[in-house]
Amino acid sequence: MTIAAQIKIAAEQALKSLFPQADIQPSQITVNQTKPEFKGDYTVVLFPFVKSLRMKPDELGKQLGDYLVANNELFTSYAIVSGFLNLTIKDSYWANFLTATYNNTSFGVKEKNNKKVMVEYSSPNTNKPLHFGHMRNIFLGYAMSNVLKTNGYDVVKANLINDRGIHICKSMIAWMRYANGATPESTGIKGDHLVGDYYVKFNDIYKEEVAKLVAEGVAEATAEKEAPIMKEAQELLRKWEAGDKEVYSLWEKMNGWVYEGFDKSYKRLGVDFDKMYYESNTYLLGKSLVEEGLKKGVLFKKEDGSVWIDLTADGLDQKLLLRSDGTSVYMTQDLGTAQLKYNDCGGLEQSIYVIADEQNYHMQVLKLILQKMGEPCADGIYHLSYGMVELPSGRMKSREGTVVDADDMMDEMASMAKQQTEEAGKTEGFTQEELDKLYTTIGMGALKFYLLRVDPKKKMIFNPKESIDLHGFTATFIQYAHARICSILRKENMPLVPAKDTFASFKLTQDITPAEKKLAVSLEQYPSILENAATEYNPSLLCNYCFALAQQFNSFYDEHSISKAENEEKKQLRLMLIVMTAQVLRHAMNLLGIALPEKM
RNA sequence: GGUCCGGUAGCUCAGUUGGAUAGAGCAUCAGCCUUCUAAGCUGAGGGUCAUUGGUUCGAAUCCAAUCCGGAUCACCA
Repeated sequence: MTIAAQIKIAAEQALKSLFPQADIQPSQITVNQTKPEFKGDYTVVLFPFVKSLRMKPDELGKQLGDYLVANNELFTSYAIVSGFLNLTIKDSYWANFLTATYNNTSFGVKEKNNKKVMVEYSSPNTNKPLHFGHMRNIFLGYAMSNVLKTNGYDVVKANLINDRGIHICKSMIAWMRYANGATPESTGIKGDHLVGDYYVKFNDIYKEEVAKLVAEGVAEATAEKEAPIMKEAQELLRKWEAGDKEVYSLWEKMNGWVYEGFDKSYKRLGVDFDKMYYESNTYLLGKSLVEEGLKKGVLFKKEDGSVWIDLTADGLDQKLLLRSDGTSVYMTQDLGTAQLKYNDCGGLEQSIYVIADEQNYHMQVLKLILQKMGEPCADGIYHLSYGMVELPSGRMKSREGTVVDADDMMDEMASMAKQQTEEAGKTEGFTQEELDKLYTTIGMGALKFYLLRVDPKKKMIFNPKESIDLHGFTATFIQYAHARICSILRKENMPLVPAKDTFASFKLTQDITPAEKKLAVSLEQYPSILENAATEYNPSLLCNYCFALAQQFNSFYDEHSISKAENEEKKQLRLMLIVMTAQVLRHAMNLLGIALPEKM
């Protein structure tokens, strides 16, 4: 149990025993970390009880403080400052904590809870390469999957690939018209980029054709519908849906190129999936669900044959589920896919969708419809909604080529890491191979951290002209702290994870210094941070935590020598502290997909 | 117009069920490498927490209204 939870229980027990007549609710007891300007480690807020107990805060604090110090081994002393009871925890508590957990590589990891969770993330369209916005989605989904795993869940990482529809037909038609059979092999262009180039080409031609029609006196709206290349794309889609062999094989070929490209990108990004869904397989799903919904009376049919659900009572609108010609819409297939996912896994405790906030309404409706239909998959649906990544000029538009490409960005980050490492003169003692690996580690770390450190639901603006920083609140800062620790351990001939009995002779006889204690206190909080990250679906909590921990380490490092500590006891204590700091940093950052080098 | 989300230092962001004098990073300025990695540390300046009212011992946090920004409300995906 965390120290904060122990204090809460102790305070509750103390209040109940001091004031048996009073009605003390656990929810009234707040335990916070004591502000640095005051003496103490943890604070109990006294105000909630002064009224019912008819006591002044100071008087209550004195009784409670006396009781706690007398009856509980955790506390050595207390101080009351304007209504706050500041408790000081015994040094031996922190020492015991360290000796018990310094080499526990699964500190904070919960036991399996036998609950299955699916996390769907990435879910790209197959008409263009991945861009900066996708990376936010991908890192979030991957990190969230890991966070849930450490919290005991059995996690299935899923990717729903939007491989069909008008968008891919646009790339196909442009390729047919202008590519002269160009392939990734013949051009040396990565498959997803090649297909993306023709998507851009389509839009260029489309614009030209519309402009030409408008110049000929056609109304703009009509021109947009009548542009030959658009009509060809639509014709291609019809043929695809009719199962035209030629169209189908071109579609397979071009999608294949894209998948090869995606695979490379995913590998570089360091993410993977347990299950792939393809819309070409799922887009007809959901119709039977709609039939059922009609029978149950949850849905209704309009005169023209279209099927709807009325959500006006829930403050929403009417939503179409089947067109009047009986064909399905996006929502229809999503209903089916939700059910498919659930059945595939033999039931799901939660089904998490990592999707941008532009689809908040869609996801709300999806869940609501399934709930109204009484589908078992409904209640577990959770939309992990994140804000879009925008440029200073506004949203990225792949049609207009203003996107920041994922592959380019990764290259740039690595070269920035290279440049700054060389400038700092830190390349000595590395082979070229090690250096290249280091640049990747630093560059990818900075990129991932940059996208994960912000609360997911907030939109973020990325200015490509201002490069991503490698100083301050960054992965580099944390990596550096880790490398420093590793450097000390190397000099001490100590492995990163020392054996259980390494500090068997340790015995606490001296006071723990403030800098030492700060580290211990932060380390002790890791499990609860990990838990919060899961319950709040927010990996950025781990970024904040790791940065604060690294910061505390740096101050500690500046203030105290480890190798040349005042005496053997201090040396052992500090070694335990830094071993565990490195261990926790590695663990947390690994969940975010960020590696920490041992040397940099 | 309806619904949802956001508004905190010049910029980018924290702020855990309401708790102490609202915190980091970047940028600016001033210090710190004969000592375990200075990608670091210490310090300074910088705030009407969008506005107004309410709830109470106490509000950046909860409620209401208003202002600003964004998303969304298709027989599109």
